[in-house]
Amino acid sequence: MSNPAHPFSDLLNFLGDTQIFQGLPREQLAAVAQIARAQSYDKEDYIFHQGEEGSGFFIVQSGRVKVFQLSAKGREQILHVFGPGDHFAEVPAFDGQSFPASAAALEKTEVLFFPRQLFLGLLEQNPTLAINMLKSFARHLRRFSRLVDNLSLREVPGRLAAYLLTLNDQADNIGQVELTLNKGQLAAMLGTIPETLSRVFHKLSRDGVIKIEGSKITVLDRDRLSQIAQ
Amino acid sequence: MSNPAHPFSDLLNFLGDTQIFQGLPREQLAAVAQIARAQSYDKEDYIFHQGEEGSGFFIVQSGRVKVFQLSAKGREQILHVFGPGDHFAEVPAFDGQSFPASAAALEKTEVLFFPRQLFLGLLEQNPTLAINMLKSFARHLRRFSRLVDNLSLREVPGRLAAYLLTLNDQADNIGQVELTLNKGQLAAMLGTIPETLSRVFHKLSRDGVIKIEGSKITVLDRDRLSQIAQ
DNA sequence: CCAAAACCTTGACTTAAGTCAAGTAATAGA
DNA sequence: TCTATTACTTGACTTAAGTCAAGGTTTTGG
Repeated sequence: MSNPAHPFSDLLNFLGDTQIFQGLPREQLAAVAQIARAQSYDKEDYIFHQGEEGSGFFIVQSGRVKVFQLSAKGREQILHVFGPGDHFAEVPAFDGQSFPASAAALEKTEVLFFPRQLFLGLLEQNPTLAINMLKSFARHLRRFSRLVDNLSLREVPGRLAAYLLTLNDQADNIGQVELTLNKGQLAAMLGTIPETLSRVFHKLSRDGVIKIEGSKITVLDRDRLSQIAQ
Repeated sequence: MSNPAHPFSDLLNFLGDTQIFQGLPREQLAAVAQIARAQSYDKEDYIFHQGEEGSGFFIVQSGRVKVFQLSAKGREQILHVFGPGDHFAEVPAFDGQSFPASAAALEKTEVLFFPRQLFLGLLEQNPTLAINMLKSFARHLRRFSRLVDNLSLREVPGRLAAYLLTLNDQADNIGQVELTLNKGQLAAMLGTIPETLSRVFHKLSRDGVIKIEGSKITVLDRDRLSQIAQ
């Protein structure tokens, strides 16, 4: 796919395929690409901390990034995990206020950083970009709405069941699901702790609803899983 | 303020002052106003139900609207309360998918309804409107982020303390806060139930942190309240 | 290939907050 | 003004889920 002889052209192609920059004319893309700053992070590295001033936004080139909040006692709530092609931290880039959450690399990760001023300039000139941003914000708002529903109105078994069903719907392999987060991170995603998640997994397995083989989960009884998810 | 002899002109002035339509040229405002459909709701009336197809968005003219979700067992989580000049349900209007939550009038309420197609048309023509929408979405995303933090990482006393501090910061009267929701609805706002909220209020009062006189709360010890809110 | 580290599970216990029920206070409609 | 409804509080109890601690399992780096 990628041609090491034409790194700039590769970058243009990559940017042209991202949610946020798709549909932009090629000369605009080139302007964008000129200003992008490549940054590299190791597993666990912070990309930014909650409360810091937002100076720009990011696109994931490779690897994965979690955006999360910490409680006073150190418990973690993951808001979302971003992968290649995804962009994050557009809200602080847009409104100039501080980051409402922190971001860290889940594995070795490369991101492109776009400074706020460039971004705001592009936004003014480019209606396509504004529409792409609106789409992105709308997606995030729906995700948040689901997250609030899960956290406030469902119990942990319901959250896990819903999560497995969603994964299963995205997967090709019917009834088979591969967890892409370790169980500690999955717990942080579902608003609980590893011990509780472990017990819930055990119960679902004992009741014959799922089969667990490491990070591979087989859905044995989709109806009951749906019922648990409500 | 309002002149009954010029209702259309009043409507234009009203729309020109809303977050979403501010900065629009007057002829565009007039086009918007032509298409707005006034709707009236009594206290408790549903404006829309979660899951219904979103056919447009709303601006509150008078009264208040809660947007909320219900659990399987009927527990309620309020996502936000909207007042005069606020708009809501723009996400479904924008993406054409279903409402992720329900909306109901908290009191006698008048809203303006704007059908989806008009709205999308305006959005294409009008960069100002797109920017206003982005600002609005950004505000919502920050609110959601705080809500998730509260629900997942704080206990009920912390949520109430944070709520009272926020109200207090908005109020002119230092140390005095007037609750604008009854305690059942406040509980639904804070992700709990009336019984629990009642106990937490009692404890804060007993410990000398606040004084409660009906819906009027006096903050006696701001430091301790901040500490409880973290 | 081995040892150390990280990850995951399990048990015993605690706790925050929900449920159910009864009673009191406040409000509003007739 | 009185009564009926709604709102709020309180107590006793239950439960979901968190804490702490120990042990087992898997992964990883030397």
